[in-house]
Amino acid sequence: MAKAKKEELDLSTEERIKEAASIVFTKKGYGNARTRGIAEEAGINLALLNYYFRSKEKLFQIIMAERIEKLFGVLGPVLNDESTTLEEKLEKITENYINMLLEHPDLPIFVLSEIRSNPEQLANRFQARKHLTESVFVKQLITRRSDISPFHFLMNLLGMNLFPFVAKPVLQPIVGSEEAYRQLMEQRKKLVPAWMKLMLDQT
Amino acid sequence: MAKAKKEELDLSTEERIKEAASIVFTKKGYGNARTRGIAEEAGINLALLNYYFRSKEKLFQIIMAERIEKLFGVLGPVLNDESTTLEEKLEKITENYINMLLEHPDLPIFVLSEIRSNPEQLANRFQARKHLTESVFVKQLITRRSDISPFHFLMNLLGMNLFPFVAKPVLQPIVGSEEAYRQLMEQRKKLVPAWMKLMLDQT
DNA sequence: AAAATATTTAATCATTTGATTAAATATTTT
DNA sequence: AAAATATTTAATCAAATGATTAAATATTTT
Repeated sequence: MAKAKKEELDLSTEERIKEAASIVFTKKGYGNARTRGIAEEAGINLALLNYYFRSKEKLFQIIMAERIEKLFGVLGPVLNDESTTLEEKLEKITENYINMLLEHPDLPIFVLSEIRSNPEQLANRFQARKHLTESVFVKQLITRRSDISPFHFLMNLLGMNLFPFVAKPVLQPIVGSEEAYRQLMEQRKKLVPAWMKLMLDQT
Repeated sequence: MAKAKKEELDLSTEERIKEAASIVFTKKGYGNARTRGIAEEAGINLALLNYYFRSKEKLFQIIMAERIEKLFGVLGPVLNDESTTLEEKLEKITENYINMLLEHPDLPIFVLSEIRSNPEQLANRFQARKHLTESVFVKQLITRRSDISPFHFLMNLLGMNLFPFVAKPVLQPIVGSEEAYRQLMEQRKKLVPAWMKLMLDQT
């Protein structure tokens, strides 16, 4: 066996294909992505892509799982941190999301639009409801405001953090330059938690 | 000439193709949509689709223009209504959006994801910034709160209204049934304007 | 070094898919 | 009714595209 070599290449060729696939899938979506385009982006042969990943579909599944984790993996640890207050969680989530999305602006639209056209894969999210409702975050929230639905609260938090990136192709030309848009996002790191706190303290 | 006939069929065959195209494009996106699928959905022959619309691309452009108008056309008249207060505008926009999106839940994700993979078409939005900054809405806003950026305010309003639909494929399984989700959206007709007013009255 | 295994490529296949063509049918106009 | 025009279809084309194959090259193991 060519173990050492293989391991090394797992971090070069195979990883390069995944990197390329991530770029092309994210930019074009599954349907508009071309395996030849991915191969070219990775600087390798088309056959090699199939050699490593068997098919476009399989490669996509792998990339998709990673992207979903990247988009929602942020939440779990923060939501269940016993050592932070509700306010600190709002600040942390916002900070994490905006930093991450400034790096990967089209991640949300990619994940959400692919899930829309292939909703089956979501079956495994059965326990998401349970995990959420039993989270420290939700407990803290209903202790503070038993009258506010955690779903609404979470929709608002995610909406204010993710939506500006989801709608960036539309909003950025309105706002102006790329840089102006980035500055708005930077401002939102402080603003979003402040707005969320208003809802929390609403009388 | 077969004028009367033609007019009549403009409202049946041609319109049926557009209806089918709208359904298929919206559900699958341009890349995953098949002209044969659209033809089948419309109950007509593939050649007929090309006879009426020349190509998939042309048909798509027509549908896309209609969908964009549907998604953002709501805003203009309300934002420029001299006879309503800022609060009333928030209520009206929210009411309009939620009603429309309950009918067409995957409209936002479709439009936004297609624009992302084809941002050129957005060049015509040059004046959107001007129209927005000169709107009655923005004037009212800066009169009331010169310290709040209209962009942030609009992002929040749109985010709270559109995001729950953009993220529906992810959030609805968490919330529970389709009906439960619809009820949450109904509640938001009152809640979103209330939250927006909090920002407006923030001290 | 030789054998075994892993990696990479060029060439090719089969299917899908958007589009066209030529002919048939329907409708309108004269 | 006849001619003109519009609508519809079946059959087919050409290009794009995902996938495979067989052979060549590189690497690791013995």
